[in-house]
Amino acid sequence: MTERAFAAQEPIDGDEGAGRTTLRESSPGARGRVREELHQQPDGDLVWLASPNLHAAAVHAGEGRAHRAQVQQCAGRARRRPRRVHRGLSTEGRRRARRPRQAERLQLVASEEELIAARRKHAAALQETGTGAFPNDFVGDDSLRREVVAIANDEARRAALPGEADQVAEAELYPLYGRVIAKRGPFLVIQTPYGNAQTLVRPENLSSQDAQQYENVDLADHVAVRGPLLKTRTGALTVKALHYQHLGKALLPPPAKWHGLTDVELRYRQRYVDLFANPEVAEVFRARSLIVSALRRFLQGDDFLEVETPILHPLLGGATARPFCTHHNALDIPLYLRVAPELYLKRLLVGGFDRIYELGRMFRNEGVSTRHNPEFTMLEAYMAYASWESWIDLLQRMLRQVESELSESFPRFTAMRTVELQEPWAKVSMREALADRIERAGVGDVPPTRWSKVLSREIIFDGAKLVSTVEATLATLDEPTRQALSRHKSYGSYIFGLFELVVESELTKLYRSADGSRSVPVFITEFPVEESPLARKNDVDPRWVDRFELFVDGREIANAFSELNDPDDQAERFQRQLENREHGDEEAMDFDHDYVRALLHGMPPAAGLGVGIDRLVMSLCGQSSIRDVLLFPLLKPESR
RNA sequence: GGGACAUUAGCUCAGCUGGUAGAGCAGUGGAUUCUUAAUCCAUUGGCCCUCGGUUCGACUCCGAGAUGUCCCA
Repeated sequence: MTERAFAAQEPIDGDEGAGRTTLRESSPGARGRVREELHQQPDGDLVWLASPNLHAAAVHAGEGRAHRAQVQQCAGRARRRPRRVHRGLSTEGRRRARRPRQAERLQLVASEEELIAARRKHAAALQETGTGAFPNDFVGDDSLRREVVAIANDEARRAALPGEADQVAEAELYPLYGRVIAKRGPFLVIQTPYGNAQTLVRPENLSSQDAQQYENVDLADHVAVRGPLLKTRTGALTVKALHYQHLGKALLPPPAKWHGLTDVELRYRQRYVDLFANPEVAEVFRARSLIVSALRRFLQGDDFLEVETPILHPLLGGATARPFCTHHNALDIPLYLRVAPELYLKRLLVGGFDRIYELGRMFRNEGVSTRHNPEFTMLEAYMAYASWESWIDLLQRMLRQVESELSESFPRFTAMRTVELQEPWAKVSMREALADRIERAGVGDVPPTRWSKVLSREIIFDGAKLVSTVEATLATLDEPTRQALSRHKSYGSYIFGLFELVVESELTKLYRSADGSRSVPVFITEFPVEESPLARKNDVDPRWVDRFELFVDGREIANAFSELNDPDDQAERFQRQLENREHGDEEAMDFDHDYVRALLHGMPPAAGLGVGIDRLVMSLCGQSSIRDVLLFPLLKPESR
């Protein structure tokens, strides 16, 4: 992998094909491989220099075991792109070669420059009115503005407004301010966080200074008006502007008013435009905020204490995932961005906090997809003197509570939802779900599967039969499927593999609401011990752990289990993780001696819960991509 | 990692079997000033993603790459 990445760096397109920077790795030495980079000297000679990246720094920094482990974790994945070298060009030539790229970075082409020039001209004219293009002497009255927008969107209250002819001289003046999103005849439509409202601006009603400012308004500017509320001929509310004030100039033109911004990439890259150009997008993020605060309210109401634990971790633990690596300069130690807060939160159980939760950002060094972003938000909660089953009830109450609060404030999303939370939820063991799926293959819209020919309920529930059946079938599978299925080569892990392979995607079809119109959430129980290094084994059948995952909308939303508080068992499982790492598992955890010591001091019996907030928001708001619930999803940097 | 699709004016999009680049909105100038995507007249604005190739000639065909979206793993 690493070698291939480097080998691919062959010919580099320097100008005239002459100059190039490339990379090589020295032969493996006592302290691991050192990466080197080919540098061009001022005299034109090329020399190999140690690459100043994290890998090299880490090799330099220490000798410890954990350290080398991190070097292995982190190295080799950072593919360095060689820099372009403008060789054979004069200084002036190099400068010229670079210039167009700078222009492109700002994405300015001639026509856009003209649009900006027009707006700059208006900005300069505003300067002459004495207020300037970017004044900062305006203080809003948000409750009055809110009132105006509320009346504008309330038919009965609108109807009670006077028309222009019936207007009384001493009528109360209302403020309206925000972004101008449309100009229609003498009307400006103003966008506010609560909705839009319009103002009627006639220069003859304004002082000459105000009128002059109005002359220089552009779409997307921020402005304020003040005046009496009127009903227009068509029954709409309008603020008849007696005072007009420019508040802020938009030098870039906004997207087309009718279509908004639809280019998906631009929407994510320039979310600030997306949010004001596409109000339904902004609504998702208001809903997200409500969901998060409703979760907090619920947990606080149930006596959970919100805590904050480190994001910078010296050891990898709490979940099996590839980490992001970083480095602390003063201490000169490597650190990971956390993949889970679990081990810290459970230390707090030892410390005597019986009900705690943390709502925060996790970082996993994995690819991006419609369901994955490298940083995402997770709720983790721990409850002492409780078992995994305690969470089944609590989680249902919590999500139903959140759902009804959301429906109240954002009814639009209720209709967009494909999941029904208020009806009874399904609860099946992983084996049961697999048997269900096999038996219902080809029935209704559950698709047929090749596995229904070789598997049956009887085989699924018989360990020996299942193992021999799967192993007999492995040879007929394609390579990636075979690998995914046979990671641990045991009954439990085959069940897990089959579940992921054939059941997970069908959950929404297998478990439906009473009238069949929506899916219901599904608790999947009985996870194999091999897949759960931190969960407590079942007392009756130690092949399984006391754990469930909740699937909402077919997406894994929550995960809960009875916590392992036997320090010896925990130490053994850490040991097994190290063995997995030896066998190439890049997601395996570190051995956390301090955590074992904490358990040696005695952790109360407890159960923990993790909830993926982004996915929860996706389900509750009917959004199909995680990027639509993240304000700033990770994208490749703009290069042009 | 694999596949499909996309990339043309600031935005939203047309552009046929290869022949010098089009519209709406936005902008500019003017008219109008109770409009609901305001309207009417005139008008400015393009490295057609990049680099190669085929061709007398490429937005169009071929190859490679970049970025993105969706699907699969």
